[in-house]
Amino acid sequence: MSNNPAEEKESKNFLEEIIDKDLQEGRHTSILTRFPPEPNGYLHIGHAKSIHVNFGLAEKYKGETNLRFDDTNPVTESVEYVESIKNDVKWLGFEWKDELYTSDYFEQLYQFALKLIRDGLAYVDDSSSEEIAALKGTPTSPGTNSPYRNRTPEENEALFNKMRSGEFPDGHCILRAKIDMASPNMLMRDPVIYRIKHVKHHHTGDKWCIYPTYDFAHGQSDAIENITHSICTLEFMPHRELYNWFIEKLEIFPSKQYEFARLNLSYTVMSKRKLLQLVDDGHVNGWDDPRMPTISGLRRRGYTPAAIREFCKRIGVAKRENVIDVSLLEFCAREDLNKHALRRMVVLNPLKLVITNWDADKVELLESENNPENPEDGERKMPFGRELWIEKDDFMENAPKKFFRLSVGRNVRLKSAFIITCDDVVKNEAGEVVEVHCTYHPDSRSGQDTSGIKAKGTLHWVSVSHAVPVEVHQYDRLFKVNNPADEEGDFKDYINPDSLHVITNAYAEPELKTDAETFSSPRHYQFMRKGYYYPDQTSTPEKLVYNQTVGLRDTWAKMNK
RNA sequence: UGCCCGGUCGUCUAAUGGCAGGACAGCGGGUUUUGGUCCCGUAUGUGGGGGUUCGAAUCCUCCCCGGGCAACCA
Repeated sequence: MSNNPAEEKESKNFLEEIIDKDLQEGRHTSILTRFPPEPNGYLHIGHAKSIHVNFGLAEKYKGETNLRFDDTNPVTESVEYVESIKNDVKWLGFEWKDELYTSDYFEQLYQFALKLIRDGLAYVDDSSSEEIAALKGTPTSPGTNSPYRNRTPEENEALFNKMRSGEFPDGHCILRAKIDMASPNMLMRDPVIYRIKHVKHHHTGDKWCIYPTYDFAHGQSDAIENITHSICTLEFMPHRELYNWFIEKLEIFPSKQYEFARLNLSYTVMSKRKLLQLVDDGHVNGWDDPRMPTISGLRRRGYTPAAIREFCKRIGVAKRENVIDVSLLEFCAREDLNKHALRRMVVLNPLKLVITNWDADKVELLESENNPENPEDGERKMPFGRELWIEKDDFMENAPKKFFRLSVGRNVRLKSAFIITCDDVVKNEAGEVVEVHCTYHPDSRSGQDTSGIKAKGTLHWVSVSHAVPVEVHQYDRLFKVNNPADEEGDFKDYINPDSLHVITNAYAEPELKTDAETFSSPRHYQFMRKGYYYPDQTSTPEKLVYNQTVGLRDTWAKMNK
């Protein structure tokens, strides 16, 4: 607890201020929000922000949140997406009040349309979409009234009923709201509210052949559910006027729409359309490719719900456009994983090390902590022998002074084992070092070191005769530029060709295989001195495959840039 | 060039007429059997002009810059 009052002053985002005011002034006694995805794609980290805003606000104010599938366009939607969305929201750790579908309100929405028609506020227009577009005007010039604008309510009702009963083919006519063709807001120029689509709907089947548009469905659905705060992204701002118009004319619950800036993340893209292209064109291996900013991709890569939620909390909510540095996401992953990941030793780029004063057939089991951040995780035993694998990077000929690792004549500590001194190397015909020869100091045993020898560096290692071969997938950013959507030309031109690096000949300590055989569900790991890793969904005890979630901070690599 | 929205460290985000603060990134140092973690320190910001005021990031005004708006998408 802080005893400094200044530190306890909590700062609120603009939505919290609105809710505070609404509660204070008695406009509402509790709040109800909704998360309204269209089931036409997988959820991404941008949706996580929206989920966090909607569910988070409700949690904070002891309200609730509905999960509502905004399924007014059956052409692009499917149950597959419905299921993946439910799964992702649950995985992130949020619980919705009701699982709802805009399509559940189709009959009610139809009645709303009828009311508008009878009140002279909607009409059936037989114009083609080209004609409608032509009469719409432009942002700088007013539109022109449709020749069908003055049909009588009776005529309109009869035609609308025929639309519903399937007497017209797709595109034959539409229902429009009758507002103002000269409005400076293009959306108020008699917007289309119902269109004919003879398409089977994933939730309502063949019941309907006319479907409401977003504008005619969203606000009314909010009103039907008594949503107090309908929170959406900035691009819907111009829709607010229309949203309010329908609620006013239909005299229904006055839900209010508020807009915040969507999340953009550096070095990736965040639109479903672009993500779909990456999948369809084979630039990635599906929606859950670990390089994708989708929830399923992040999950497969080893990000945790806690890390993603913390990220959403840290980025805040405001109305200015933003591009969040992906390093913040990575920070949140490391922060969470550091506390929970089991430490294991895995050599990614092996170089053989021989301890010349260790008997060839002698093996000792050395204990090493599973997680120094959490002693309750205990220890495991690692076999130590005469021949070990170490990282190629951990040896250098003619090493500079700042190099704290192995070089002829220098000492290092082998983590949880002994201090060794490098005596000699073996080279191949090309002059490359293929073997490093060292002597170990018996009195430097980990935990009971009486040698007095100083070692500046500590290396991870794996016993050659006990090593388990594993496959490791290393990832880099998917794009070469900070904001691909901002660049000239096709965003796909900026894809990083080296975003995936598959290592097939890495060696792991045997405990990792034991884990795979024992644990009922995958665990998060830190491969010591390398990074955080998570078993890929294709991994089996016979063929172990790990995805790099995020690397450890590496100040040595930074120094060498 | 019509209407709407926005502009605070490199990137986000606070400060709601009263000392421009925090986080990530950066830089420097300490601890360390992970060049990790942890700890300490440090540089960097109110788009510009004018006005109101004892006092302006905050209010007014003009300008500049960025974004959105002409799907039977959401």
